[in-house]
Amino acid sequence: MTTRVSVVQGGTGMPGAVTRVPKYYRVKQHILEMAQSLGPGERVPAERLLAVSLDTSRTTVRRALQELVSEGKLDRIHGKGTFIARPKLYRTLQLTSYTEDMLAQGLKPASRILDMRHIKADEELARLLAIDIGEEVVLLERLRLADGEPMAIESTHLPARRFPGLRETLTRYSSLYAALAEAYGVHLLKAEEGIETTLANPYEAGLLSTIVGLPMMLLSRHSHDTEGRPVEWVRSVYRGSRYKFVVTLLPTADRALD
Amino acid sequence: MTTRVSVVQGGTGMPGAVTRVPKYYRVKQHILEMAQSLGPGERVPAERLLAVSLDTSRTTVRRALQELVSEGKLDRIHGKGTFIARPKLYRTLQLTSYTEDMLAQGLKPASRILDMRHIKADEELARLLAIDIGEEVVLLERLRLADGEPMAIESTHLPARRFPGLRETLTRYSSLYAALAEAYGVHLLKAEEGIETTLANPYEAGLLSTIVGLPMMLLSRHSHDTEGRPVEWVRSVYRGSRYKFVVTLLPTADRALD
DNA sequence: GCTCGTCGTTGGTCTAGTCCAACTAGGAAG
DNA sequence: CTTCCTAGTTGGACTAGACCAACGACGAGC
Repeated sequence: MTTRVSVVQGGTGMPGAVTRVPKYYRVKQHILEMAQSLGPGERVPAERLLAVSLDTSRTTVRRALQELVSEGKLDRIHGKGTFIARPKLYRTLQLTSYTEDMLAQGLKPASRILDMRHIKADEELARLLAIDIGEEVVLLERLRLADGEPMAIESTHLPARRFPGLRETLTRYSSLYAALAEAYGVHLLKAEEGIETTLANPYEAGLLSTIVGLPMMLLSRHSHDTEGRPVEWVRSVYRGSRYKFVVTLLPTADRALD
Repeated sequence: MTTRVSVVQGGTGMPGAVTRVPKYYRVKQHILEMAQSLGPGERVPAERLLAVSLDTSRTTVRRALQELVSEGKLDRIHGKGTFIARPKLYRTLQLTSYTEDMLAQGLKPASRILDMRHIKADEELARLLAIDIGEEVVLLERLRLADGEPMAIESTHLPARRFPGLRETLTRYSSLYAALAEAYGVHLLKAEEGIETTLANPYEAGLLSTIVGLPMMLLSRHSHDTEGRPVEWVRSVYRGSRYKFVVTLLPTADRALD
């Protein structure tokens, strides 16, 4: 009987699992312990201090801190210090709008339109939106915020021909989905959503007040209306360390389960 | 070296948030370009070579490579070299089996039981499985493989009292869900699945043949039977760089959940 | 009292090197 | 011919230190 294979000492239970535990990892555990007696927003010692007190180099301390930041356990602010992070937010995977989702959690949602312009559909986009290559597509790029904090960058692609005057229309509605429904009579029925990991590039890092190379959640949503026609294709980048996605699963009718 | 020309080049800027592009990022882009002319499995130059040819330090090259590995674009093998990675796999988020999912992609699925033992429910586990604190829980730890490659570690927790002799029973069925259904008459109806990012710890890295600190997809599934009773709580760690999860969303909002 | 520049602290990037560890190929020993 | 050791190559961890860049507080000057 093994004791709970907690992270500390590589697993004993199985063959092949013997990874040598690097020093920065022990440093990480140490900082994590230290962090547990602190509350969100409280500060952990400076890198140079940690390096001395843990008898290691600053590089090693930084690597440990880097991972803790990646895991959403710490936040760093250049020039200020390193702080205990707040717990993750939840985002339910349903065909609901960002706005609804945030309100359901008691957070104040906000969006900032970064850019809204027309582009020509390339091959992939044409296929996704069921239009011709070269046809006009509305690209709506929005920064999503929760309680003022930047959370995600959302790039929505819609076929321009189907939604004339979208720019002006949008200003009159609280959300894009509301505008689609009320101004154009388009109701979303089904969407396929892909979820994968990626790393923040400099552009995204700048907008989301995070650092280049931080793990991000990349969501791509392909929505269809009640007639089965594709309505939008959305590519969203969420701060991985701040989000947890939740989905409710039901069995497929025709199959038994594993 | 030249004096650092720190002309104010966007310092005061408004939104837009111009993040200075670090050197390792340019190195990364450079390697990425180079990689595009290569196919999966082909090798990229060695770190020391890249450092010289890109006129930088090995540390900087390694940082660039590290990110590319994290993004699933490269694979590194200690002692051998760095190679172009294969494209991501897909995993449909439905109440379907891992086995089915892999077969649907033409991959040969396999599982290896890493460990199966009884543990005592702590507070959280007791709550999740609707049992008393301290009650026995079966912990089944499995390694999931696709075409022989380790893909995920799955830790399944089930209430022991409800499934007596599970260990022996399991050997007679091809899968856990089959055993639950046929030997115990328990059918799964609904599950809630959470998805978030995490980083590989040494234990996981060892089992999944990857490296400590790589971004991982952490899935936690909470399944209920047809009577609404919790049946299992599963914590799965997938190699983030190798997976993309897909879920179909319907506007059917709520289904009584607890 | 207010504004603004300076400076100390903190995190961010980068270097140049050391040593370790995993894989491979080639040669020596059987 | 096969087996095993060894040496070279490659990635992995770590160090010590340089300099840059953001933030905040303090003090000089208006």
